[in-house]
Amino acid sequence: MNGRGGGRGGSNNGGNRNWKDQQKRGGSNNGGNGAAGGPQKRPRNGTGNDGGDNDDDFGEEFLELEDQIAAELAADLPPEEYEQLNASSTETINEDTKLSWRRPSVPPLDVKNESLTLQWLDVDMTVGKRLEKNPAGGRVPGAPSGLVPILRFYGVSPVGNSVAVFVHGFTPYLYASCPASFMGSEASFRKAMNDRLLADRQRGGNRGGGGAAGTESNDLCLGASIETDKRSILGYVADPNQTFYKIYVATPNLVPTVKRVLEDGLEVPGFGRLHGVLTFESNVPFVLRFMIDKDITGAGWLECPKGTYRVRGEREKESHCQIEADIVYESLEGHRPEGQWSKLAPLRILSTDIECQGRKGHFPEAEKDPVIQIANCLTVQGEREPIVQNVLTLRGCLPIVGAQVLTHEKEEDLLLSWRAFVQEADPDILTGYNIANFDLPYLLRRADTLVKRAPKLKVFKELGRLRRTLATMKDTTFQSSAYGKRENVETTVHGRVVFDLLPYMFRNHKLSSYSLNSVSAEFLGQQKEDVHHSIISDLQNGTDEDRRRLAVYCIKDALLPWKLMEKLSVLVNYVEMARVTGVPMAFLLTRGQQIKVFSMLLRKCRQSALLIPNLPKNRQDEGTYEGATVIEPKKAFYQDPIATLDFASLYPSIMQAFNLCYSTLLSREEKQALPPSSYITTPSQESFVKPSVRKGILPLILDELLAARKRAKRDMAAATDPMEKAVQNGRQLALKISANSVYGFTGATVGQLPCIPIASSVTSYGRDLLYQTKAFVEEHYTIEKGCSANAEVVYGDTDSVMVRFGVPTVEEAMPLAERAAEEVTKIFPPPIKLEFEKVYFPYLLMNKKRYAGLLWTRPDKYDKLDTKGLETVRRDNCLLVRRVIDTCLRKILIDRDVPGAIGYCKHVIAELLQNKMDISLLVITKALGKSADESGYAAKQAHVELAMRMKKR
DNA sequence: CATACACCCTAG
DNA sequence: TTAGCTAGGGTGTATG
Repeated sequence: MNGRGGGRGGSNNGGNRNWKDQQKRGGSNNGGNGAAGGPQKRPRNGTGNDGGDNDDDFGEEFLELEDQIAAELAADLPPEEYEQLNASSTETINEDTKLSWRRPSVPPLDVKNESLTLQWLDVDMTVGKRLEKNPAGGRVPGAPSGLVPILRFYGVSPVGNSVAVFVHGFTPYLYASCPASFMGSEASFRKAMNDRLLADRQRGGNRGGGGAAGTESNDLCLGASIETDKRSILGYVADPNQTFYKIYVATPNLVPTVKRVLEDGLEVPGFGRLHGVLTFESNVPFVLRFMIDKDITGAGWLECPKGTYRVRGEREKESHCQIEADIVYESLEGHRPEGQWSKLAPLRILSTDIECQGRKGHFPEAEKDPVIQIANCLTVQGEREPIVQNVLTLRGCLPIVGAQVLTHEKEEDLLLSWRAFVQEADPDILTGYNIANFDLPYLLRRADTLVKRAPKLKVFKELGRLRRTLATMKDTTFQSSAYGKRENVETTVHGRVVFDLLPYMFRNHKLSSYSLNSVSAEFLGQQKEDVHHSIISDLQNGTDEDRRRLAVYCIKDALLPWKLMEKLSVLVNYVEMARVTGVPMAFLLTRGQQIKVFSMLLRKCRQSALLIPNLPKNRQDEGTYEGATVIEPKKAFYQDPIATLDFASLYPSIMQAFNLCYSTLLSREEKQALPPSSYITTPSQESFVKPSVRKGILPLILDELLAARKRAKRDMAAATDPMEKAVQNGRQLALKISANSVYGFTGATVGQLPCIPIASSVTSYGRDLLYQTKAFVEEHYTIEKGCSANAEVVYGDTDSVMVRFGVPTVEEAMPLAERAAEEVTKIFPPPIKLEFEKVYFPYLLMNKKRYAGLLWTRPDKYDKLDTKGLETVRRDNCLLVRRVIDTCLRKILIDRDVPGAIGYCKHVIAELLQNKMDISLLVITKALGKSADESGYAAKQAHVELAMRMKKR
């Protein structure tokens, strides 16, 4: 009997706050809020509240209500009532059905002689009572009293059992500069800091009250040591003599408090007053801190070695996982993702889609409109077909081939059936299309609405792996230059990764439409079942046959996201990205590019005893710097071959070649003290020491990334198993992207560790290399030197030059370009490399960043028509414009019929100008399948567009 | 009607 | 609290 062990929930459920919740709500709003506590008012401080918070208060109040409901249900529901509700919530489903959803049963585990291994995907943190006994023997580190942080890793064993590992005893810490005169101040410092933290907690009001009132600790600053073997990564300093405090605190939320205290000022009796002290690594998420220190990567394999862990019995389990274990952090081991540990566990993926019965002309509202169907597609990573496909319906529904149909008369039973399904199927990943912003929040809100009349729904929101813990949601705004401003609902389902495919598509593919329909058409060549949303209500109110039609549609919508994931190797690629960069997989979904580089940097620094400063945000460093160069284009229609020479990974190779790094950067004063032969000066007049003096961390990271990429590409080529091939491809892709984002990290002025001298040096070298390349080619490929014509660089952008060698055929251009690339490579330091990849023939160069041409990689046949920057590749042009321009380009480049293209344009314009507008509209409307409105706009735009173009000719 | 500027989206 | 970078074409709108 699985997952039904009565008893009470875990002993420390009462006052606990989930880590993700803490980050969301309390966070670090100016004060050390208590580690644990009941619902708390969200701070409304006027400062720094620039994030578009100017709408009404509804969202805010709603969230507070959310908090209260969550707290009430998670903590205050009497255990007996909870157990009773929990048990009765699945009784509408028969045992055989449940069995068909379930994970494989757990083989016997001999904890003394067998290790416990899992591939983990999700992690969170809680605070709870200190573990009493270390299963491995020895002590349990951490605060002697009060609440301590506990990390919970969730994953899957090699045979497919779900596992939760509770990791105890890891203590948060940070570093801070320690003046030389404070040597020997450890004990005094610790006491002063501890007193200050206690006073702070007092002053902040007894917010940590709640269930934890009696367990509050007086040990907040647990220890301080002085370390002399470390250096700041920022700047090369020949004679460092740097000393640092390493400060341990009881809970992670004290780290920012300590930082603030050190900045504001702290009297250390017997030594003096500290103030304006710079802290180091005080901005590292606690979970990441742990992973880095234990050398654990995201989505990797963990091992609890034999004899070091304890498996919890059914009655003491806090989760629904099949296996739940306790271990002290020192015993836990992370495996490098190599050999057998590069494989993927049989992870379970649940793709879900819901249908709601909205009122005509209204978007469904959870407060009013019922959920009528929930379709599910459950798959196991590595298997070709889903293991379960089902649909849960409200009211009757005819059978569907290949899918279970479970019908319900009451909506609350439908919801509870789904909850039972989720708990039995126990997926590691929840996916779907827009589930994070629509389906999941809708279900949660719907349950909140219905719970008043159907109290048994009190347990519905327990969809995660923690008992008596409800899924939560929160509105977030994520803003970045890369992704724009995006408003999101962040849904937390404890222990499962919510992997919504819509944001994935937004982030990874530039498309003109992101509807599931067009995305499926694009990547799967497959359309949705077409049921217009306006008829959903009618179908629901119709016959069993009507509802069947709706269900088929619903199932398809659950199936397609999974098919997309498979087709695009989404999971494999994300797992590899998590492994390469070392961040938890959820970070890849909810955070930006910076955290990945930051993670790699922290890891490498640890090996080199370097510390990363947490610099004050308000430094008015010159925010902007000069970027790449674009060679003035010689605009023309070239009817002879134009060869393209590209630098391979230009910016990473510059950083490697010139040893550009935080740790090699010389200040003006340091430079005076060094012989000129020991450093270089970049074209932007910054100086960096040579690798012989000190090898930079960033170049080191890049060396390793690119070496690993070579291996991955080799392994990919050698692999026979398609899964293995996909893994290696995902890895080489991840490695390439990671290498390319290092430069961006240094130039990110609002980031963890911006360094404009590095970024501007990189671009200045880039500009130099490009100009040198142009000069070399134009100097060495001349009639004077035996060529048939003088070579001419007609265009170039950032890392490429377009060369006209003056030969008439692609076949003749290729060896010349090949040779030129080799010769240019020789004039630059390794690993900078110029490559020849393609020839354009013919080539239409319209302007900077706007050109088109037939692309050749072999002499016998062109590969495709390649277009850059023109209307055809821009998503802000209507389809008609794109189509007309595309036709023109084809006429010009493929047919080489310029008069024909002009004639065609004239024809289109004439049609639009003369009173045939309505006829054109009709034709266009039909051709595009769009509304007349849109086509009208299209026609207008096309008219203007083409008229302009004709004027230019 | 010229100019400046915000905005969008792309190149790399 | 959190967010890779700059260069640059083209459109639309405000302003004198």
